[in-house]
Amino acid sequence: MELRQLRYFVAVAEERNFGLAAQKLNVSQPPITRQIKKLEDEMSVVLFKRTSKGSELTSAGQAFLEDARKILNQVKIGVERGQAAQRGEIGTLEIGYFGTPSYLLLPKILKLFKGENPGLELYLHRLSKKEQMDALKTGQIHIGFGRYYNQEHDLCVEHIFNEGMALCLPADFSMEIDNSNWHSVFSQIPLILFPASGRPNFADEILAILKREGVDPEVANVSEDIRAGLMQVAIGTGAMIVPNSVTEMRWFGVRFVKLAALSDDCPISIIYRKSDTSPHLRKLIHSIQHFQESSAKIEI
Amino acid sequence: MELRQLRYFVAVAEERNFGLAAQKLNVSQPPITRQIKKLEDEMSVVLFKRTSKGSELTSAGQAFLEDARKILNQVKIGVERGQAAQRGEIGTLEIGYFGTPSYLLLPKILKLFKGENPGLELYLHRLSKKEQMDALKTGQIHIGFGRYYNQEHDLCVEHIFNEGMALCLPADFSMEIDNSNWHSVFSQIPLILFPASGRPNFADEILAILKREGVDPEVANVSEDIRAGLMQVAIGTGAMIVPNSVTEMRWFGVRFVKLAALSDDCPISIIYRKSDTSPHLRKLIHSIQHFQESSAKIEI
DNA sequence: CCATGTGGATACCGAATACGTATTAATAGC
DNA sequence: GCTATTAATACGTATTCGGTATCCACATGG
Repeated sequence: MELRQLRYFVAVAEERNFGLAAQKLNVSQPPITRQIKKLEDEMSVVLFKRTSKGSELTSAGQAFLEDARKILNQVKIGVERGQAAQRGEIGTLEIGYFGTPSYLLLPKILKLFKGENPGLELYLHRLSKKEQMDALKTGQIHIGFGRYYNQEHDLCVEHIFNEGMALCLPADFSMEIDNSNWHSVFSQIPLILFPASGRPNFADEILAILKREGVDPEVANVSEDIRAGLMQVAIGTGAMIVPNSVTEMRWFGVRFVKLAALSDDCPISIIYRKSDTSPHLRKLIHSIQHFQESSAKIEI
Repeated sequence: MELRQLRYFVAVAEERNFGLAAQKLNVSQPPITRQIKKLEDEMSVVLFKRTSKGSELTSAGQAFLEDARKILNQVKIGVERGQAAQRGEIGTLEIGYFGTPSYLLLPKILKLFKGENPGLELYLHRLSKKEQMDALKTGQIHIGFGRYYNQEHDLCVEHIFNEGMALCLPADFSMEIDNSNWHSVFSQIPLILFPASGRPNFADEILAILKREGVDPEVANVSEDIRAGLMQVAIGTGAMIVPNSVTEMRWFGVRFVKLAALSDDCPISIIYRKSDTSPHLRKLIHSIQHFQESSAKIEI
């Protein structure tokens, strides 16, 4: 069966006349006869009752007419949807995220992006760095948000933001902190690191920074994730250094002190396939870059 | 666009490889290339991203794939529906009805028929005889139920049932009636006829019967329809002779006396187009004939 | 660096299919 | 019976399709 036959069929059904249908379709009458016949043969269904003054649909023809119209309409819709998708107006974006960027930055970026592209559906997947990279390779996600990605073939890691850091202390830790004496807290309280896995990671970064600053803290605990770490802080196990976005939220039993000295040390990256030419992904990346510029001086 | 192109497109999308898709479709690889290219040109959409190790869908291709699958599936559904309709298993029947046959006979017949043909949808239209005939000619209905149709070109009137008749008297009309003395009521109470229009009609039939029986009643009223007539009876204006099926229902203020002498005088007919070869109609007519035989002795 | 392999595109040819013109067949109305 | 209308058929031509062979691009491995 071919669409040509359906087009002819619908035309004849509408005109109830082979010749008039042929005129409407700008062909001669015999092709109509032949294509309809072919369609009937292939379906093993008689679609028209031919009479001397026209042709009318059989009940089978009436039933099939609905489907034929549906099919032709679906073709039109499909073409339009394909074109809209090509222009990047509709479609889906699968987004992987992990860790603290999802606390503030990702919602901000995606809210902006969604507003600019209402036809796009965004799906979010909480995936570890490793899972993100696998999902990228199999095409399950288009982009990942996180930190400290390893380089890999065909995957492009783009550093999109430098976040500041904050000291996170037990609420009842009374010492006054300023940007000159923040190192000294670690002589009084041990350090809690996170996360425990997926190296290189934020924990390595913190240790590197402290080493650079000449601090050699006692490590009380390496927590699985930031929530576990914050709970350790809350119960007084130690202190943490966290990305600023964490301070935007309310956490029981902890207080934050933003560190001007570390206002630019916490990288946030995106990762995507170099070979992915999807306009949706490109739009999102472009939107992220725009966001970067417009909020370069905004405290995160 | 042709369905061939959609079939090729779906195959390539599934295999993510032109050559493998060709194998699956039992054709060589070049035709795939050409048809896909044609499809892309016609849609002005790039459907695949060709790489050195296969081809993958663009986002536009992904969007269109859904539609292409829908279309091909709809084709399959359409063929099946067409075949089922040809076998008379599915479809619609538009039925015109008028007057008293709809009180009992029509529901009985249609209940039976619907039970035998659950896939058929039955639509009922209350139409006068004239309206039924017009609707038959324009194809709006397939069959009409009623009485006293006029013959007309291409319309076939089939007499399917002879109903008995009953005398309908005011509830407080105390005279004892039996089948020997029923004529005599019209010397005590006038006759009410119905309907007023659409001749020849039931009123003409009643007058003919009474004339045959040698009765010359006073006609008190010619009511538009049976309900109006029954109300006249209830308020005591006169008496009626009605088809037996009317007696099956409860009517305020009237009583019925079935007349054995007129147990076969009230014809019920169907009307349909001679040239209508729809299997649904044929099935219904067949079902009616069957109903006729099986209930030949059943009191209606 | 070249050899090799894979996947898709192109060129060309023969076959299948579609269309157009002319004609025929069937039927209804006069 | 004649005519008009409508669908079907016959046949020649044009288009389209698919097959074979080949080419091109690119990645991989020595």
